[in-house]
Amino acid sequence: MKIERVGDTGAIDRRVARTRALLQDAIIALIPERGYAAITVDDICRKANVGRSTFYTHYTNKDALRSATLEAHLRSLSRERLSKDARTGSWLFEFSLPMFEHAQAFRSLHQALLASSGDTIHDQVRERIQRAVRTELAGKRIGEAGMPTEFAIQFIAGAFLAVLGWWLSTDTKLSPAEVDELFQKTAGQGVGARRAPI
Amino acid sequence: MKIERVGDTGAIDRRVARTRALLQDAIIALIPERGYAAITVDDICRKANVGRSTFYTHYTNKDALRSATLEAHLRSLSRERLSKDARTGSWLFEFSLPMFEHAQAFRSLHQALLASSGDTIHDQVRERIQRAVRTELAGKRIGEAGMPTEFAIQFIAGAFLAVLGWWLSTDTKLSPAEVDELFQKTAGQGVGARRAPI
DNA sequence: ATCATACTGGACATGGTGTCCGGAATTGAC
DNA sequence: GTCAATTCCGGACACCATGTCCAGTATGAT
Repeated sequence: MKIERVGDTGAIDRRVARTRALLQDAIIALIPERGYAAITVDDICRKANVGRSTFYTHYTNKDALRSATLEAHLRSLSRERLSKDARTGSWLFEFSLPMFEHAQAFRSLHQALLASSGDTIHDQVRERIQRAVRTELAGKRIGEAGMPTEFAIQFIAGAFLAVLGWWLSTDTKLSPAEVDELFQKTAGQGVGARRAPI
Repeated sequence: MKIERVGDTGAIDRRVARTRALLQDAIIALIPERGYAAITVDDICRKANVGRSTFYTHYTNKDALRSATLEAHLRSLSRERLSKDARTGSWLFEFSLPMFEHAQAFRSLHQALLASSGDTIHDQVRERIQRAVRTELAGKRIGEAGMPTEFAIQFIAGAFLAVLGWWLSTDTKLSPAEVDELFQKTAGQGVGARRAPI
C-alpha cells in the first residue's frame, strides 16, 4: 500500500521497493525526453527494466505512477521542511524558500513536472497572457530597481490566470470590474508601479 | 486554411464553415461533461453530427481542434478589445478587464478551457501550493480591507508557480534565496502585508 | 445546370491499454 | 539452508481509439 519512495520506509518487500523506485525514476527520466503525453507504459517499463505486467501490479496506469511519484517527492519535501528547525517567521511565506531550494536540488525533476510541454490548454492560454503582460510592461517603469522584467511578467501572468480560474469556478458575486480592480490593485502594488495619473 | 470561427470570415465554402463551427461547438460542449482527456474524436463527431472521416479533413487530431478553437476565440477577443476605443491608460494592465468581461460572457467556454480537471501534473502541484498558502495566510492579517482571502490565496499561489516554472526553465543566475526574496517582496507588497518584525 | 468541392460511412492497419496466466526467481522467516 | 510466500516475468488476449483511404453521394459556387 505504502508507496513512498524518497526516504523509503521499511516494512515492504525489497522487490516491490526496487520495482517502484525503478518505475518512478524511469518516468522522471522520460518526461523531459518526449513529454509526458507521449510516454507509453511500455516505454517506462523498458527504461526501468521491469516487465509490463509487473507495472500494473503496482499502478493502475501512467497517471497513477506520475501522481504517486510527485506525491512521494512533495512528502519528502515537507518532511525536510519540518525537520529543518522551522525558520523564524521573519518572512511572510515560509513555504517558498524550501520549495525553491528543493527545486534547485532536484532540478530535472521539477523541470519535468512543471515544464510546459506546450501541448496543453493551459500552455496555450498562458502563452497568450504572457505576451499581453509583456507588451504592457514593456514601456512602463517597474519599481523597485533590480526586479528583472521577466520575473515581473511571470509573476503577473501567473497570478492573473489563477485569479481568472478561481473567479470562474466559484459563484462569486464579484463583477468583472470588481475582480479586475482587485487584481489591478494587488498586481500594481506588488510590482511597485504607481497607478498612472488620470 | 483559415479557421476562424467566432466572427466568421467569408471567402470559405459554407460547408466547411458549418462543419468547423459544429466541431468547435461540440468540443466546447463536451469538455465540461467529461474533461478534455476523456473525449474521443468519435464523441466530438457524434455530438456535432459530422462524419468522423470529415473531421480529419479539417483537423489532424483532437489537439488541433482544441488549439484552433481556443485560438479563434482569443482572436475574436483581441478584435473586440481593439475596436472598443482603447480605454485610457488609467490602469496598469489593460488586458485584464476585457478578459474578465469576455470570461463572464463566455463563461462555459472559459470554464472548459481553464477548469482544472484535476488529472494533470499542474493541478496536483497547484493543489499542494494552494494548501500551503492557505495555511500560512490563515492567521496573518491581510491588508487592504475588503480583499477576499481566497482571492489572495489564488493570486499568490498562481504567481509562485509561474515564477518557479520560469526560474527553472531559464539559466538564471539567481540563487534560491534571491528568487525567494524577490518573490517575497513582490507578493508581500501586493497582498498588503508588512514584513513581520524580527 | 454543371462542375468542383465537401461530406459520408465503412473498411483497414496500427498501436497502446489493461487483464490474465503458468512458470521462474527472490525474499523473509524459521 | 530450507521452505513457503510473494513477486516478477513474458507472452497472449480482447478491446478501443487513431488515422488513412476510397467510392459514392450531397451541396455549394457560378
